[in-house]
Amino acid sequence: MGRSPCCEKQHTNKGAWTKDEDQRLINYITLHGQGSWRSLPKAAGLLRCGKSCRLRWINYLRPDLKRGNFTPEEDNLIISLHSLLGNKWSLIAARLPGRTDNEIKNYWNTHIKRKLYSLGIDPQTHRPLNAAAAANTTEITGKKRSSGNHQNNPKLELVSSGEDSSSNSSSGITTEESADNSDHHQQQLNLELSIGLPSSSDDTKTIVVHPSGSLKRQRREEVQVALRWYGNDNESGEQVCLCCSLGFQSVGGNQACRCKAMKSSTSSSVITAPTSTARHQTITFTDFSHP
DNA sequence: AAAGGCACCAACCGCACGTGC
DNA sequence: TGCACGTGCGGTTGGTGCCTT
Repeated sequence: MGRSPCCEKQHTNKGAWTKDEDQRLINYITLHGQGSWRSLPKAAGLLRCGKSCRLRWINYLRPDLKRGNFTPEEDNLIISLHSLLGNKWSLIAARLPGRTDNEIKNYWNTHIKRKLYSLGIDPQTHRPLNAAAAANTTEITGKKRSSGNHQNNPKLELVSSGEDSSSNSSSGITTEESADNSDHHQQQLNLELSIGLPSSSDDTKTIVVHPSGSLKRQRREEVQVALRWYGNDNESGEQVCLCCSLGFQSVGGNQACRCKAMKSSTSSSVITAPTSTARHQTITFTDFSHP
């Protein structure tokens, strides 16, 4: 088709932003708000591409950005969400207030990815890197893990040093320690995304998750995915709320998980943990951050 | 002290999607 | 219905600073 460039490249600056450019952008957005990125540079007196302005604002200048290192809780949440959503950094970022998709993406590529590799976990599939490793874990097979397997499965440093490991209970990724505990007390989750066709009955639309993990972007009010569950028997038939498991309930402070309200309804947000036989269940995530 | 390697992260690029005409 | 435009997203690149030799 051939689209016009987003800006006249020969008249735009590139590279690192100067303090003066930052200030101009901040001043303009403070006065006029976000939006109209294409026309913003000219209006703000910036020799920048509109896209560049948008990136600069979103990733660096926005006042609500959280600075500093990622906390262990954020680590766990990122890993959990990535196991569910894949490289959908914007969706992941939406669950981490004050963090940007770019920041999370960089953090994933530079820290978490390496950490998972060092633990013998494929960061894309969240499964053991080789079959031998798989055989030694209960993540997929549900068999009890060998207690002498620490060499191949070093302790996952997903909880902060010195912290109570129970703080990791909301993560889909387990530590060695918590894995041992979970043999008896917890259900280990290993979520594999597969095809979930939208069943939109009203104006709600869905994100369609393909086997490859790719994800067609549509409206994000609801995400319908089919989950294949692996894990230990859940003899109690305990109900598991994925929203709570992934920490969704704490996002934004006042965005409470509505699972309790849903339990009495027919909502599929609350699902019953399956038996050891892998099976598909379709659930719906409601994005509470987008009223 | 200097050079090379590495890690980190801001920024860029190309493409996909939503929307208005 | 199709096109053009604006915006957002994810992958990648390049600059900078730190570390190692």
